[in-house]
Amino acid sequence: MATSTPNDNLGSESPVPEVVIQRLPLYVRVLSQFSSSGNDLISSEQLGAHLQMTPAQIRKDLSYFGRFGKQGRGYDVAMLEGELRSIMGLNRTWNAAVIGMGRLGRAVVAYPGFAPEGFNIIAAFDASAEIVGQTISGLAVQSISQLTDTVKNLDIKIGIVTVPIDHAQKVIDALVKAGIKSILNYAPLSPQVPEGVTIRGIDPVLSLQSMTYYIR
Amino acid sequence: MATSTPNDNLGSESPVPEVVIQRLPLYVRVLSQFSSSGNDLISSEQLGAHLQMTPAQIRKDLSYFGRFGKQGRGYDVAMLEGELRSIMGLNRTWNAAVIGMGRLGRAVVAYPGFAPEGFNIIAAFDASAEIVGQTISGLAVQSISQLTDTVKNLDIKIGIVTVPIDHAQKVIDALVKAGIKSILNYAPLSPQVPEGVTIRGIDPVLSLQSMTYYIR
DNA sequence: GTTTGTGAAGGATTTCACAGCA
DNA sequence: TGCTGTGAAATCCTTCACAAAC
Repeated sequence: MATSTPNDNLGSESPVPEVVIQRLPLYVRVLSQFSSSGNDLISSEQLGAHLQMTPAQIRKDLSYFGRFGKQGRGYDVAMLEGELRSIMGLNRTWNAAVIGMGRLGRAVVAYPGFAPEGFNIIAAFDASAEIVGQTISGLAVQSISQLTDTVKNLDIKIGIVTVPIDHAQKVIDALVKAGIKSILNYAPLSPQVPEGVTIRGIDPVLSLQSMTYYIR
Repeated sequence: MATSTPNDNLGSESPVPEVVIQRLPLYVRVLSQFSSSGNDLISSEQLGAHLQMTPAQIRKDLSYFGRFGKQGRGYDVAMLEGELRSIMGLNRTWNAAVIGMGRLGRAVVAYPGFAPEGFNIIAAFDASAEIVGQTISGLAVQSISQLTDTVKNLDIKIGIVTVPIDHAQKVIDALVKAGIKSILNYAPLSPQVPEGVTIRGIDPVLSLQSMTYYIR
C-alpha cells in the first residue's frame, strides 16, 4: 500500500463548485414557496423561469448530487426540497452567537426570520461593561471573554459579527480561535480568515455600489 | 463604407464582466481604509493580501478600465480610489426610496452607513393607512400610490424593498414601471425583473444556508 | 531591483444537444 | 410526447509569465 493508485480517490469525489453550493439555497427557497402554492411537480424549465436562469444549469447543478427527477415529468417538489435540505445540512438546527449588541446586533437577534429556518441565536456578546448583563430579546449579554467557553458549552457552530469595523477583525480572530468555522459578517471590511473557515459578508452599501455602474 | 471593418466596434468595447464590477467596490473599500492608515502607495500584492485574492486578478480587473499603476512602485492609493469611484459612479450622490416601513424599513432608514457613501434615502413609502403620514427618521411616509410621481419629482434612482414577501413582487413591478433601474431587495424571494434592471438581494438566511454545507 | 499591464495558457462554469427513460 | 441526465462544446474567468517601465 505504498503508492497512490487511480482509485485512491474513490470516495473523495471531485469537490462541488462553490457557485453551485451557493445556488442550492435558492432552489430550496423557490421549492418551498412553490409547494405552498399547491403544486406537486416542477420542471427544470419552471424552476429556471422562477430564478431567471437556464434549465440546463439547474439540471447540471442537481446532477452533482444525484438523480432526483423523472424523465417526462420533472421533479417532485417536496422530495427535491427535502433532498437539497439534507445535502446542505438544513434538515437540523444550528446554534449561533451574535457578537456586538449595538443597534445592528439588536436588530439581528430580534429578526424573526432565522429561527423558522433552523438558525437559533442562543448567545449574545458585547465588549461594553454597560451592555454585558443586560437581557436583550431574551438573551443575557455576556462578556467577550466568555466566548470560547460558551461556544463549547452551548455547541455553537455559527458566529454573527455585528461589532463596529475597528473591532471586527479581533472578534473574527476570537471566533476562529474558539473553533467556529462559519461566520456571517456585517462589518464593512474584508476580513482575514484561515483556510477551512467560511465567511460571508452582508453589506448593503457594497450591493448598492455595484449597481450604480450600470446607471451612471 | 458599406461593409463592417475591424474598427466598426471602436467605442463599443467589449463589456466588463459582471464579476469584475462586483469586485471594484471591494477595492474602493480597502483603498479608503488603507489611505486612512497613512500609506500613499499600494501594490497589487498588498491589495491582494488584504482581500485574499491574487495580485494578477487585481491587475487584470483594473486593466479593463485603464493603466493606473506605475511599474516598480505600485498604485497611488488616493488616485486609484478616485478613479474607481469615478468609474463606478460613486463620485456623486444618489437618491433612494425605501418601500415598506415595518421593522426592517425603519432599520434601513435609520442606518447611518448609507449617507456617508453618497446614498441618500429621501422618501419612504408604505401600503398601510396607519403608517402613511407618520414621520420616521425625518421622512414623511407616503402612500405607495404616490410612488411614480415622487420618483420623478425627487430624481430617485434606487429603490430599496423592505416589504413582506407577499407584497414584494408587486412593489418591484411598481418600481420598474416608475423607471427605477437599480433595486436592493430585502425580501426573501427571487424576484422577476426585466432586462436592464439590476437587482441585488440581501438575505442573511441564504448566506447562512450556503455555509452549513461545509460544516455539515 | 520592483511592479505593472497583458497576451497566452489554463481552468472552471455554462450551455448545447441528444440518448434514454417514463 | 415530455423532460431528465450528461458528455462534449463553447464560453467565461483566472492565473501565468514576461516585456516594458520606473
